[in-house]
Amino acid sequence: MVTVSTLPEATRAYHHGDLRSALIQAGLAALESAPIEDLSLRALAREVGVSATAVYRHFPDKAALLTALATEGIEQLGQYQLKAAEQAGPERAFGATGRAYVRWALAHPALFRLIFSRVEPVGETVFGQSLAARLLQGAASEASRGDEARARQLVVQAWSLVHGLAMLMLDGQLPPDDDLIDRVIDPRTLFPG
Amino acid sequence: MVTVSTLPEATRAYHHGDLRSALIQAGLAALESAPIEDLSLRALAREVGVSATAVYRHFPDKAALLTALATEGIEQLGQYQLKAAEQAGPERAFGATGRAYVRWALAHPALFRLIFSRVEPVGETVFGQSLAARLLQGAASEASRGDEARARQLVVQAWSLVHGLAMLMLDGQLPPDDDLIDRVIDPRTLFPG
DNA sequence: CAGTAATGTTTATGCTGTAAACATAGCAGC
DNA sequence: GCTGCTATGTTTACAGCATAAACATTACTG
Repeated sequence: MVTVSTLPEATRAYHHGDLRSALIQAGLAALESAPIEDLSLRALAREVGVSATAVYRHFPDKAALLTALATEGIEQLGQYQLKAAEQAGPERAFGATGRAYVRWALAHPALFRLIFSRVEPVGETVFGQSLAARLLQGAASEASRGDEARARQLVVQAWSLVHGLAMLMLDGQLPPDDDLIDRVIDPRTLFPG
Repeated sequence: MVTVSTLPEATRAYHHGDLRSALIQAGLAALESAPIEDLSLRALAREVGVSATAVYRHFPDKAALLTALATEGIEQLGQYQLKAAEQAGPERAFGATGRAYVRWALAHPALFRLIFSRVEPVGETVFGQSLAARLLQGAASEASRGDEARARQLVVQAWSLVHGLAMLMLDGQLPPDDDLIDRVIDPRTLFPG
């Protein structure tokens, strides 16, 4: 999808070289330090050194760019969770991926929000296809040996729990406290059945 | 706060009569059928039949109007939860308030989002002072007889669970299914410790 | 009844997303 | 190697937005 060319670095000629991925990079960078509603196409274009409407050669509209950013973000979230799961070992993987979910959200607030602010029909979400989703499925199946119905319930319960915690912390409803994450996502006080 | 005067109905004179509460009513109405980002001050002013900038006589800026709407919304949520708790009886009140939280969110998506999209410092949120918050506190204390630390943990776990479920359903990540709400917020498979 | 404060309006500025018309450059086939 | 098509830029334009400043009207208070 993203074509990387040998970029003619010096002279900013008429053609940019790889505007599409430059815009995505600029977008991700912007979201690290500003909320999603402050992200404008024009500002991004300015950042990259291109006219405001050049964006439309690569994305049909703003929503499409945001979707691209979200897709990039969900990938990073999954990778972060995977690393956490591997470090924790198979026994503690479930809790570890959950805590990683919240920590990643706190580290990338705007991008996390963006991922989950696309209101698309169920089943067509960027999250649905992601590594993060597969990790969740896997851990829940593992935790509820054989009981398929229980596994399905666990997926939704665990996801709701971590997602809610992340959101409440992002929205200033709960202190974004590392210890609090550990206390909330505590396998000993959750999901006995 | 909201002053209701004897309104001179017929002649739309120079002064509106009660523009502040008219704007709030129009705002709440708008949020019933449109997402939060489609709500503009100008549209609201048009709706009420007043110039675009008249809004600024009653609210310093758009954020202030949104805060007023959120305050109204959180009140309605609390009332809805209270009714659900009373109907369920003291034994089942905890689960009932939780399910009511999610159902109210699904019934008023934009307003629910608004309530939790104000990024204010922890402790100054509109939710913190609300009936909804007191109901949650009370139910958690009830459920964990005497154990104050356990009660605090329960508050955050239960809140995260219902908030996450509501958000994931609103964002199209999970089907907004009534049965699913019952399965997720199931006291038998949650919080044993 | 006068004057002031409250609550409107008009006008203006600079931002936004995006449509349309035009310009340039790179590449494919002769 | 020239020709022309296509991809990728730019310029210009428009409507809508939040909001500031100056001005108008009304209501209330002394």
